[in-house]
Amino acid sequence: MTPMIQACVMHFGEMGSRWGINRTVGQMYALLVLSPEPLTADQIAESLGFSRSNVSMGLKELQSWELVKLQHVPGDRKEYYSAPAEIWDIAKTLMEQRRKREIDPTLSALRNLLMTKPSGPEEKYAQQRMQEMHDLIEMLTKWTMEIQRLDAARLQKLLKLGNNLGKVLDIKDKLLGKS
Amino acid sequence: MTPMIQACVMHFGEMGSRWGINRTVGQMYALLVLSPEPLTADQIAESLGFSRSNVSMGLKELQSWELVKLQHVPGDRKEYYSAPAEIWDIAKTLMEQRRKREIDPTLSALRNLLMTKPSGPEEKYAQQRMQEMHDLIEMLTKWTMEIQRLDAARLQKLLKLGNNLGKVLDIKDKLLGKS
DNA sequence: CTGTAGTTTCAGTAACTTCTGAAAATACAG
DNA sequence: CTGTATTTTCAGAAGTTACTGAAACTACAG
Repeated sequence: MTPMIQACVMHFGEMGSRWGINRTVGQMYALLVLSPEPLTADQIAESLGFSRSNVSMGLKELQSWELVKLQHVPGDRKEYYSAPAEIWDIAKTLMEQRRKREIDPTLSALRNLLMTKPSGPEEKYAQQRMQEMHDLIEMLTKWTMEIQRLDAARLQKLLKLGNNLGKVLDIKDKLLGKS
Repeated sequence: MTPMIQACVMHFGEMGSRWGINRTVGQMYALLVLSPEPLTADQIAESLGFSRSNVSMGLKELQSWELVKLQHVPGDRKEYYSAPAEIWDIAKTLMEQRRKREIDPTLSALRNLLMTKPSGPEEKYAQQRMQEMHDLIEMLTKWTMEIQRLDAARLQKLLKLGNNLGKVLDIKDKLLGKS
């Protein structure tokens, strides 16, 4: 592993551990993303200096997030792993999985709590707050779902638009002004 | 603490721990958000059954995230803590702090790595991927910064717009079509 | 069916994080 | 300044998560 790749792998390991993601899983995934060729579990273990079993567990985790593809090379018994070719596809999968695991349960918990009748002014106030949280989370979620619908090509256009992003939102503002 | 509030507090404790946030800190903050009145550290410790020192550390953490306000009641030596009155303000602070702590360092790490000359085809490929990551993260960050600029009243309008969100994005699409 | 290359599982240990109680520090009333 | 109410710090205990090596399992070539 070259120093440049190493540096990137280490950074994403660190960052991963600030999220819920295990540091070593973060490193493994960065390695896969930066590698032009699929890698075997042994190659990953070797490159990163982890035990073979740790890599096996990490890959299982990544598979449960649907972030890696498993492929077999004909005439070779080993299993090869790779990340999607499009970074945008990776980001979409991450958003979707996080939504499933964190946002959806929270929204449904909030909805449940909002169904029950408040026992007094204390709960009434709490319910108001819960309602605000629910509505906000729901709205932000809808936004990200809309963004997720864009394919890589569309996104490319948005990227090039760059700083003119403000203009898009100004137009949106005008629309809102009317309503 | 009523059962409804308890349930919500517990849920956010769980959810917090899936993010990088300490479970007990998550619970403390949920309690503060749901409470109409500011609370003292002792009240929090009492309600949640944590040690006083644990609460002290948790509040320090929350202060470092700028998520709580500290206030003094005249004629009372105790310190009272409260969450912002607007949920949207809380969300904006969260977004901003996460950006500072996670996104900005990643962007600058990627920029650094993109400055260095690739040592071979392996690094050349890796740099392509890093460039894609960088551009994508930068774009998504810009979007969230634009959204953050909205004040609570503006957001209220967006909330009411609800499912018509699609229309806003359709208009954006037309704009993109021209470019 | 047997042997071998490869993968997964899992119990135990290492490493890390959280939480506590005791002590120190702070702040202020009298 | 003294005493008391309050908050903070911190060393270590308790709890949790990550990692490993050994063993079990799987798949397949011969």
